[in-house]
Amino acid sequence: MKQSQLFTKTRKEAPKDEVSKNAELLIRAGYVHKEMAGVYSYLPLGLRVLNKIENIIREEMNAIGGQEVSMTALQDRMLWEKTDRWDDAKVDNWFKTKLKNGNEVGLGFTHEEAITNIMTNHIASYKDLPIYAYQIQTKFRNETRAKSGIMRGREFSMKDLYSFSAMQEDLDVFYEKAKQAYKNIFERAGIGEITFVTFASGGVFSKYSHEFQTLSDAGEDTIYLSREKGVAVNKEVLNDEVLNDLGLTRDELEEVHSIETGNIFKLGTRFSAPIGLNYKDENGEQKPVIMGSYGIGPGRLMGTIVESFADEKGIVWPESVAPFKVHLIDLREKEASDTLYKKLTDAGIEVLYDDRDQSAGEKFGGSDLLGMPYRVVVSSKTLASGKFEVKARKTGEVLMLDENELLNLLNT
RNA sequence: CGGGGCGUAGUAUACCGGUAGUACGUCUGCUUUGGGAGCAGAUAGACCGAGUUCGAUUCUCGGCGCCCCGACCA
Repeated sequence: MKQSQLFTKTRKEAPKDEVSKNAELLIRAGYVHKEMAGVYSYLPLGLRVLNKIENIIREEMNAIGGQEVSMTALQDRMLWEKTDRWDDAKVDNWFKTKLKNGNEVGLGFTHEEAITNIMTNHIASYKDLPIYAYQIQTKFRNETRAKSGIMRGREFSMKDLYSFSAMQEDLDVFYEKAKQAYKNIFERAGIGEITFVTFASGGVFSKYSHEFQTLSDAGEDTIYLSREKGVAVNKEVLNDEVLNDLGLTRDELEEVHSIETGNIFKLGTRFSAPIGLNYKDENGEQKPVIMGSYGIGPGRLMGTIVESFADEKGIVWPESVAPFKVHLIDLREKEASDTLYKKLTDAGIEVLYDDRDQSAGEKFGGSDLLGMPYRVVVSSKTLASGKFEVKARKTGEVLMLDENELLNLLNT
């Protein structure tokens, strides 16, 4: 894409009241627009990142048998009363509104009720199970205090998968597959090395749930981590019994701050029982379906990536989620730049081409802020040498490559 | 929801009880071109409401909004 066509602009200064690094950089770079506290619009570059993250998630969910659906934001009060989650005393972050006829409806903050209700139309026998359904959809949560930029918003995108199994053992098997799929997602999104499976409170149907916690000073959570064993325990549940369960000692644990980027949870019959989602087993006996839920927030993941890798000059995207792989900078050699732009895009490489008539410093500063993995410069200097200058955003490493070498590097 | 801070051009800020100045941005023109360039000109602003006052952007009260700490995060 030619940058002259891109309507967003980069800014040198951050809004004064924006403290969180992810929001400051994403706003300065023009990836997002803040609509109000905790509510952000995604602009062209930001949407490209979000889509890439969502596609990674989508692929991993499909790989474990997930079937994609899209449920409504508007939720029926009656359904939520069945599970005792309508009352504000039980769930305090509902957004509620009224239909013209006065009936109350809510904006979904999660979709266990909705999906369970849908499944009552499709599950009758053990032969119908298992079913894994997921969506990537907008959630609404009336947070008393939105904070940390796009990390904790009132309206945000979320991938939520729900599993429906006949037996507890089936759930246990799938749960482990989902855990692995989540690991794959974080690995592919570039934060695998700093993301740890973390034991957290489980509720009535299982002793523990598992959170995926990404190390970050900006994190709201405190966890106790054993880097050696690759496990962590959320501070909320840390006690001697838990340590004993997990075969850990306090000495080997390190207290760190982290961002909860994902959460998987065994629900058991918490929702299927009150809503009446049952199946008939081999003996014709009616039993409630065993459920699990698996959540991950693409927007929060995007913010986490910014927090994790940004440096003093701006954002640094991992290749897998960068809006473009290459930022091509033309320094007054338009013809040669145009030619290279065409060759790169023809080779299937995603290129943001800064073809604007701006000063070199402005282009470089903007490029560092935007954070594409590779910056390629075309100038009289590079043309004289017969090569192109390639700079890796992450390492700062600069290479002078001819056209073939450049295509080889960028095609891998 | 408790506590604290703050609302002045698109952004960041300054001054002031007598209707607002600067920088960046944006627009025009010329010059410039390897780290957010220069000159000239232009554009654009006091969150909303009430009160005090001859006069309020400034003082008072209320509302709305934003940020931070805490609580909360099903």
